Amino acid sequence: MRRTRQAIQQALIALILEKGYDAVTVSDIINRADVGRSTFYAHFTDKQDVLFDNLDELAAFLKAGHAHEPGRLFAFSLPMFEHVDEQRDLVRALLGRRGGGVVITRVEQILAEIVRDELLAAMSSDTRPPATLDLVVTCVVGAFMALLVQRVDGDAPVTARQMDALFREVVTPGVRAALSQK
Amino acid sequence: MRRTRQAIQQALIALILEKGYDAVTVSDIINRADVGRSTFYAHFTDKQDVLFDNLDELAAFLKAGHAHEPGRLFAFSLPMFEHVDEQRDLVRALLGRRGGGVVITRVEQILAEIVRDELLAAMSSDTRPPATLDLVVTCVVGAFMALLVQRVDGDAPVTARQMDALFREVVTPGVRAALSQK
Amino acid sequence: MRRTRQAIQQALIALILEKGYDAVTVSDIINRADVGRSTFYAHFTDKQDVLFDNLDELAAFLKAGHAHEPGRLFAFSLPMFEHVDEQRDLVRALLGRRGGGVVITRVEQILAEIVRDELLAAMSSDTRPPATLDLVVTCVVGAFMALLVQRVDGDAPVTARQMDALFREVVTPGVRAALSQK
Amino acid sequence: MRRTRQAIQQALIALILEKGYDAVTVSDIINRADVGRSTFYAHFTDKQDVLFDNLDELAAFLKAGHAHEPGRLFAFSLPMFEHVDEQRDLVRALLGRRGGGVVITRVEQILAEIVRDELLAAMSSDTRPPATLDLVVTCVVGAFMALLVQRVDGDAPVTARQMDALFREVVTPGVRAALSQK
DNA sequence: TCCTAAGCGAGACGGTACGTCTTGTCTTCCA
DNA sequence: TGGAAGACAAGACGTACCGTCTCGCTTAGGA
Repeated sequence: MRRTRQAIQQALIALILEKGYDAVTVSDIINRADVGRSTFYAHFTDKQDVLFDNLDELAAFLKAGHAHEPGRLFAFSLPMFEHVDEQRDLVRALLGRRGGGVVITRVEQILAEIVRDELLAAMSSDTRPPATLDLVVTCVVGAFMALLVQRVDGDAPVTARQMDALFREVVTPGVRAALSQK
Repeated sequence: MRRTRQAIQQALIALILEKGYDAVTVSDIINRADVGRSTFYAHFTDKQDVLFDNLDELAAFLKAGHAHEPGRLFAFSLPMFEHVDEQRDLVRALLGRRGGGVVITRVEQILAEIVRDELLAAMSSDTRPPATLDLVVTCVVGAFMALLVQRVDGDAPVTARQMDALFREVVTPGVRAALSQK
Repeated sequence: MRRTRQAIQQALIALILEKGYDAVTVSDIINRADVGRSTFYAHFTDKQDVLFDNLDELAAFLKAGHAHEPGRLFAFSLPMFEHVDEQRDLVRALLGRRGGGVVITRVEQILAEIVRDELLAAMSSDTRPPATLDLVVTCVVGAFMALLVQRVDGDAPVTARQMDALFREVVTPGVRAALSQK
Repeated sequence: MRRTRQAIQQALIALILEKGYDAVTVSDIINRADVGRSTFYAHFTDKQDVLFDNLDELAAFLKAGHAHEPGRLFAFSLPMFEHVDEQRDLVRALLGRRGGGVVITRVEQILAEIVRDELLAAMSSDTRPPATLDLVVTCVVGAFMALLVQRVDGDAPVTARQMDALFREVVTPGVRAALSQK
């Protein structure tokens, strides 16, 4: 029964990597996983449901990873880049060009939360959060996700460390400026 | 004949705003536009094809808008924010949450080109483009698109000018640093 | 275990009366009888198998009922009509419009045997059975079953006695003629 | 469009003869008829619907055939027996053991109408129809259908003429008696 | 003025996927 | 260790769309 769920999830991952999320049909999954149609619908409501289930693992990783090192913003960045290198297939299936856009949105939400918390923590306590905080968060997450997707999809010309360094280099100064000025 | 194309395009826009891109069927469009099925396929290959046709107008606007004011990076930003305020419905249908993700990808490509050109132009001629230039571009476009989508979808808490200012404030310092340092 | 069989049978009867034979599923029966799926298949091979099991009771009644009163053909008729009045629900479930046609066929076989024996007994010993005997039997059984089904399904406008009388009145003369003439 | 309907109907007939009504699936039919699934459901609601459509031809034949020859009851009988000999395959598919029971019911209704009209016409005008007329009709139709089904399914030991003669011989005397007596 | 050709609506059609449902087997677990 | 519970593979069902196609109907424009 656990067996079945896993077989289905792995089948989906494999198929997404082969044909892209949209092109994968439930019948494809069923055949690949060697599972009856009703069994599929007994465990998942949808193709998308299978995807989201996979996502939970990723989500847990994200939440866990951000041990606040004070003074160092965006701690999640490096672990994240490294993670996608390890779990390349899974992550590419979920986030990549061939994956359904849906997952990206969810990951963005999760990241947005994390970033927001970091920024609030990083501000000196006497400064009150500016009205535009959420917009700054959006910027940061947007930039990060863009890098992440590119890394996952294309050939990765640089190491995870370098990518992290670049991300931080580009984003940090502006963010500090935007937050402190008010 | 021009009539027909327009009717179809407008029908799609309206329907996307009502039900979201994915939920719109070709039959919906046909009925709304009061057009025969074969007529539809005589003009467009696809639902997506109709979308992309609409997109060309947007693309033209983007390319046109970036009169390089030397010393001022990301000139496209303000016009773009203002544009989406004017053409709100159209842009929301194309880029927003309810729109198909496809358009976003295309717009990102267009923007990436523009940004890349700007950055190259902005660098002093004696510095050669760093290997990571494309990653910087990705960052910038990612941040910008994230803001844009948020503006289009949600309630816009700030004016287009403010949004432009914020974008430039957050992104510019880091970009300059990243480019000059090498 | 006897428990189980009975529960299943009663569940089937009840369900047939509610929804008609065809609409009843094995799952329905299982749920109603509060029995596991494998248990069901341990006792019966089929939905139809349950039906036939129930049928044996009826078959016994039929066989028993034909105390040959010499000179009086079709003795089974009156008891049968009376029986269906008493066991209306059960019989309707089995034979009626909502029941599966299968049972009718079996009952016809049983009746055919009985009728055949009666006719042979009724013929004077010096006449040998005509080749068409079986066709005559078919006629008689067909007419009787038609009446029975109508009684069971519809509103019964006449008493069991009257129905019996009519059946015998319509069928007997022709049968005697057909048998004696050869 | 007429083409399509016919192809479907013929496919069903052929398949019923091969595998029996119940075993035929809609997919079987559409494969055999070389027709799309949606096309099937555009024309018919059901497997059964196809059957009933075929039935209308038979119904027309039945209605047409009963040229009232006064004084000769049950004129439909001989033509009917002959018809099933000619159209053996079709009729067996519809009425026989392998056909769904549904058709039988409809044929019975049609025959019942015809028989009822004949009997009313045959009665001397001064006798009013007895209350039990419908029951007599039921008897006659039951007997006839029983013969018909047997002829269609099994090996036919006698000719159509003989079968007709037997039917009339068995049924007529009793019917006359039942009708005149009141 | 007529006639022909293009643009179109209507919608039939073959195909494919969906999510639901039922069946009969097979495994697992409890008494 | 034998039987109850229920997970499972198989596959049919009826629905929804898709993209292709064949019809006639307008409606111009050129002969």
